[in-house]
Amino acid sequence: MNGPQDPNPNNTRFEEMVDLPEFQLSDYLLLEGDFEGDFSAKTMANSEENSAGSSNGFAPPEASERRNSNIRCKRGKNKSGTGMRVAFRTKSELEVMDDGFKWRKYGKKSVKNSPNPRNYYKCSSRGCLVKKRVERDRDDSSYVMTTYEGVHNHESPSLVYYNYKQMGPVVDAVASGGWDPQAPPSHYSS
DNA sequence: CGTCTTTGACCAGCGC
DNA sequence: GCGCTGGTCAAAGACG
Repeated sequence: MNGPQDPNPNNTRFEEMVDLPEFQLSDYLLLEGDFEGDFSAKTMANSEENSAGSSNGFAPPEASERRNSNIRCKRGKNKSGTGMRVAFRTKSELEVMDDGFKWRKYGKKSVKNSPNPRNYYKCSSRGCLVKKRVERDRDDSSYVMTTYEGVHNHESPSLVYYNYKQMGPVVDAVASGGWDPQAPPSHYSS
């Protein structure tokens, strides 16, 4: 956002969380095209396909073209085909995982058949219309379901700096387009 | 002062 | 057509 510093110094970073003993990435689901509203699409939990299939599998959804009046789509009615969605199911005590982007909460809703409310976030970067939904698993509240919709049209404000500190070569990869900042880090897959 | 969260109201799609 | 439900808006307040 404003220079090379962690915008959320008090929060646990997503990259760091995967190393925490209480954090466990349970499922990674890649949802393409029409998405019928539950998480039964493509489950690639703990599979080798995960890293291979997700690293560059995010089709840019023309986010800049989408306006609020056009994204009132419901339950998979994403006719435009721009609604690339990715859902993570993670075991974590924290509901909000810092994935390097800044999110602004714009809604909270209790959903049917679930005792836990669903939180709605938008990317707070100007012009970026990526959204995410966060809710606790109704069957096991120790799991958090995080659904991303759309692809960022900008790089993570903090991930580059973080990678610079932790994984220097990645910065070069980002600069050359050889690494997709929207894709989950490869270590999510194992 | 700017940004963010909270929260109730509103809107639109879907099933009956 | 109606009611239910999920998703979004927007005003108000909190916070740094």
